[in-house]
Amino acid sequence: MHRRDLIAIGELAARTATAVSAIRFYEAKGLIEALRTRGGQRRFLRADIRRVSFILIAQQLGLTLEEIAAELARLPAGRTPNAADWTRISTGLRARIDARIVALARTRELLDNCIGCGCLSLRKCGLYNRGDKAAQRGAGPRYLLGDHAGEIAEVE
Amino acid sequence: MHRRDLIAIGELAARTATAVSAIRFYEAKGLIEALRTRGGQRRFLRADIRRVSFILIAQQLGLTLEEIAAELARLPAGRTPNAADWTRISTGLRARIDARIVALARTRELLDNCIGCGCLSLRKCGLYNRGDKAAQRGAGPRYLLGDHAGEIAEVE
DNA sequence: GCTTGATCTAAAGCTCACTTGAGCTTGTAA
DNA sequence: TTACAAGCTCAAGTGAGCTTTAGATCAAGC
Repeated sequence: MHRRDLIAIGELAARTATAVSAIRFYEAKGLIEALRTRGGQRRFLRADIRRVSFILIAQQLGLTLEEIAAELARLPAGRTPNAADWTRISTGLRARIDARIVALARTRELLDNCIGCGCLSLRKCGLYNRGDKAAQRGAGPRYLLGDHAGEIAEVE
Repeated sequence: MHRRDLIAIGELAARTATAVSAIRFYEAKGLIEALRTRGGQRRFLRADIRRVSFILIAQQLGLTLEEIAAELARLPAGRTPNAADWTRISTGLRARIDARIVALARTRELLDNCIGCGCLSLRKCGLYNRGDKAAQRGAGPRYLLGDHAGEIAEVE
């Protein structure tokens, strides 16, 4: 592992189109690790570009940083992850995407029915009973749709 | 419009599986309006169940409350929206869903390629150039993917 | 050696979407 | 008529995910 293989935080940020502050934040949260120069500056492995990329994709799929950290923890400690390692955890993302698409298709179908009747509120359509947690990811503690099975919106 | 047609905030909340505080919050943000009893309590129209339902669905699709307010503003003022009115703005949601599905399918395809090569970072795959803004909705000001066309993550 | 841009830390700030709490008032069922 | 659940307001708090600020240090080219 030579100095040549190490990149500065600015470069990692540029390569992943992320803010430098975000990289530091991810490090603070334990999603990535950094070596340090004698002067105290962070130096990352090239492989960390891949790691940050994973973080970004997973975020788009609605995982929290905590969940992403848990996924990343499954990568081997002590050595640079290889293709097989990445394949393993990327497959989890693929499953997420599949689930998301299915949920959206279902919402679309239900909405189509509702466009027909104009009801949008649905004992009939059941548009809310989807339990689509990923889609619900936003800020703050929140009353989640799907956490209240049985309490279905309806219009009389 | 008789008293009988009006519902209390608790009922609106129950019918839409939302918290009472959330309903008040939406009112404060201008997404819904309430009449008041002489004593000052809110009374909603039954049609507001539909309105809140719309808010919830739109949120799942990644719209901010501000954007949702803009959509709702397209409903007729002064009269209860009819089926045609709802159809018009619901169609906008359908388009969003379609776009979202297409974007996800693309991500999945790209990820499949990457699972093959283990790269996950991709000049090759271009996984980041999707400009999938809806998926990026989270809290706070943020460095958005897709806002930096050209700055594509890559591994050498 | 000097300059200049990159990086450092720590703490505070910010947005979004709500929730919580305190203290008080309404409205309805018995 | 009275109990009491439900509602009211206003202010502050929450949590996720970062950004900003300030003041100091580092590293690399000339």
